[in-house]
Amino acid sequence: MTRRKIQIKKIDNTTARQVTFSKRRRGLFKKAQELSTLCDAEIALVVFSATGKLFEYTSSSVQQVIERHGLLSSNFDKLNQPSLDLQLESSTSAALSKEIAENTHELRKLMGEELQELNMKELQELEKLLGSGLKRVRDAKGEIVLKEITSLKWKGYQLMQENKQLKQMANQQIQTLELELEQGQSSEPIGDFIHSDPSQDHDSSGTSLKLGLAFPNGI
Amino acid sequence: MTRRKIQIKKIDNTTARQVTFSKRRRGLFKKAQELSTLCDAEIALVVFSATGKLFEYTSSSVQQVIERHGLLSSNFDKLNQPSLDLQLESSTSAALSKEIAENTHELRKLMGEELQELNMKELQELEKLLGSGLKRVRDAKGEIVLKEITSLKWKGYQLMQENKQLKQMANQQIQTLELELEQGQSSEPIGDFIHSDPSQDHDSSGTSLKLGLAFPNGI
DNA sequence: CTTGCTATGTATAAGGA
DNA sequence: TTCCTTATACATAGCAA
Repeated sequence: MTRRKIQIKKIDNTTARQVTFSKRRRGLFKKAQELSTLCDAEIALVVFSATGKLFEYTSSSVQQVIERHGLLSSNFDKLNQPSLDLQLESSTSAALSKEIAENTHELRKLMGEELQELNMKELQELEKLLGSGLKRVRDAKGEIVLKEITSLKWKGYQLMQENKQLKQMANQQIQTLELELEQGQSSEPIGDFIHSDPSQDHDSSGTSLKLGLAFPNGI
Repeated sequence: MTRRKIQIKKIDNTTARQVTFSKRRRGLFKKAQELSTLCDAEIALVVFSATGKLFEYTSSSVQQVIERHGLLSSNFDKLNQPSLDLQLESSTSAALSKEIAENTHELRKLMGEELQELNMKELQELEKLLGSGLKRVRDAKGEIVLKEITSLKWKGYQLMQENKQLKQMANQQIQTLELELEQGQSSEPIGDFIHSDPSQDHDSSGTSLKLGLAFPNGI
């Protein structure tokens, strides 16, 4: 602003908020572009207005940046690749079991390392900066803490993704094997099968419930 | 700039370019944060330095913005869509699928809420405390930042646990079904069957996909 | 909803420590 | 190097059409 200083909190007045959004968004995009040009940086900027409208700027291509982002952020690919292979050529439960075991091991190892790595390092860095003064602290806050938190959020996102993948994979495996089962046994109508055999259902849902609750121990 | 106006083109001097990158990046991130707060916008900003270093800021959660933007999810969908097709309609896995779907949905909801809640609130609290002095800042650092980070770590751990459970469940299910298969009959070729009926999937997979990734377009 | 217009608040290029 | 200071360029809040 100019006529007076504003505090950074949500603007109440709807019209004013929209105007500000428009102006600042433009400014932000311009800055992004300048940074990209001046310093040869690759930038991806995505903005959603409160009403859900999308604006984006990318120095090169979104895809490119996102790809690099995905790669650097972790082995998202590693986690998914094996699963894909499995899905494509499975029916072989042995392979699936083995793959899942390996997958789990890798995931746990990765998480362990990353959580440890985060540890106090960044906090110490922050403390060091604190000595220089309040202004710098504010900057450090924006950078260090946000970076760290973002990193964790990102990891959470990845875990969620793998989670979904696993769930879908489970569905598919079951489905596939069931189809095998059905075909092998007899060509009965699926619908009848469903209603004729509730016991299996029972079994499945029991397992499913278990996941929600079982936390044998803390970290 | 200030001492003189600069033209927007790549800065030749390496040192100057790095300094400018640092400064402007900070400025850009700050602006992004302000825009997000002032106008209630969702923002994702990813910057790579010329040397490949990654910096990122997101107003809420990476996951939300990325999903809405439909970037990362696209690959995922492609991978899973075909395989998911043939199911959910049939037999015993219906209940399991439903259970998994609910489970996933709850998880996502929970994560979303918590990540949002974390957002800038704690950081603002930290900034407020900073005004009181360095000592208090140090205390605040130990409390607030740690609390936040611990919270995220905990969520990551929970996701890991659920992941693990899912994997175990997958194994169990497969083993169970395999057992049944063996008992019931010898294995028949299933490939043809699987690929022979894509139409039904469409309908059924809708349920399954929906819970995970399907964001075909921006709003 | 958009502009356009200042008066001011901010960001930052240079330079200094 | 990295941090701080300063002089200026730039961005933009509040209004007015």
